[in-house]
Amino acid sequence: MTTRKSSGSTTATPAKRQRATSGSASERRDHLVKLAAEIFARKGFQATTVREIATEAGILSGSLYHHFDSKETIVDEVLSTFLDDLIARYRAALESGSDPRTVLSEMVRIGFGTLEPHRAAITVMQNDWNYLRQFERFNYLVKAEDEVEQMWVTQIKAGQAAGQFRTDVDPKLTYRMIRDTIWVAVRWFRPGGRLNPAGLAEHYITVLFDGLATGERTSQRA
Amino acid sequence: MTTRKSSGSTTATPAKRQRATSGSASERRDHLVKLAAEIFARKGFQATTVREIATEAGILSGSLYHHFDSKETIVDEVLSTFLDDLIARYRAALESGSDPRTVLSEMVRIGFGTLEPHRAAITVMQNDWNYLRQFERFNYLVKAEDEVEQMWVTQIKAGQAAGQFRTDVDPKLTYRMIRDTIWVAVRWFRPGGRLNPAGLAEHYITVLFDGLATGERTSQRA
DNA sequence: GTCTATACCGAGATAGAC
DNA sequence: GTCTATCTCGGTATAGAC
Repeated sequence: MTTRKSSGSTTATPAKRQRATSGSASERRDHLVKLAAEIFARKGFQATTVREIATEAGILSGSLYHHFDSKETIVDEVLSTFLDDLIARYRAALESGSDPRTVLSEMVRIGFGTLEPHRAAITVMQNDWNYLRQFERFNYLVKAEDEVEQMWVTQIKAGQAAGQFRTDVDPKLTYRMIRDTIWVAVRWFRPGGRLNPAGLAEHYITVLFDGLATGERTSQRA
Repeated sequence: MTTRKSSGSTTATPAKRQRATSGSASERRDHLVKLAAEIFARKGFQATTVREIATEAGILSGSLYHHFDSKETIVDEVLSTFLDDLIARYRAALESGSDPRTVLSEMVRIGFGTLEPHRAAITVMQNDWNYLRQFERFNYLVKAEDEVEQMWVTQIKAGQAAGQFRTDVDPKLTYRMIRDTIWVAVRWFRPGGRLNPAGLAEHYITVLFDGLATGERTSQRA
């Protein structure tokens, strides 16, 4: 049994513990996780059977349990891999020390930028979050969410204090709307489509900061 | 067997056929649908068992099948009830003959306005759409989605033609982002919270049309 | 590391009495 | 309109041979 179990850690998400144990065994495991992620994204976590995952991997369902001790463990790895990467990127953006508007733009770009490499994980998170959060082992999802929220809200407030952003909007509410707009895009975003992630990001940044209306501001309430 | 089956119709969604057949039998059925909707929203469609629905209704699972011929039929009724109402409201807004910006604002208000009365249905649609769309019987979901998209995109294009909206944004993409922002709000929206649906709508309309930035436009690309 | 075989359970649904 | 009883299926997971 090569199975790695979920456990606490000092970072925001618990997974990828023992990831240092590389080699071909680890690559095999990673391959299975990626494969499963695609099926989870396509059919939903609960509708995906371990038999299905095994079949697509060219083995039988019993053999999957040599690598993972449960279906939950697989999806756990899918989600935590994504969150680890996302949070690391956000931290880097925050450490640039740029002004709030610049940092916020960069965070928007980071978000849309994950659509391609983490499409499956984001889809699973969007569709199955509500179900998975019921289980203790996925408590870290909420923790990671809180940490990310703090990063965004802090920047929005800083931008308001610096006079870059209008002060008649609610920081937390604004963050939620930005967040939702980015991640939900995974539902219709298709790699190779009319717009790439970078194009989506610039489009959204334009509307977010300057608005859809032409000409003068209709309500400069600030 | 009082069960009503799904069938085609001239409107966008098929359900609520025979809804005229009112009386206490129909009320009982409606009550069961509303009850089921809440559980679907809380636990997800697949994770909800017919036993659970029956228990919360104070009956046994076998008795449920006197009212519905399958679990799918129940969720079908949940979703089509919502879509029928939504599309009817949109149509009314379009028929007002107002300018695009006014109509679009009204459509945003309509969207947020459904959060409270249709919270459960919207939650189910957000979380289980991907799963349900696999089945033929839910093809009408996609049809309804297309009809709604047409309504929005037409208004956005009209606004651009009239000079109300900037022309350097993509109408379809802009629609998707607006749509996503509205519906995903059910994930965190709680009736009785800090902001009511009307407040959310006005907040969003402000940012959507005028942007988050203060002062002059940074990029008036149009 | 994969296979065969199977245990075990809980799901949706049905039949017929009341 | 509800209950009792039960069928059937397909899911996750396990044990041990190879």
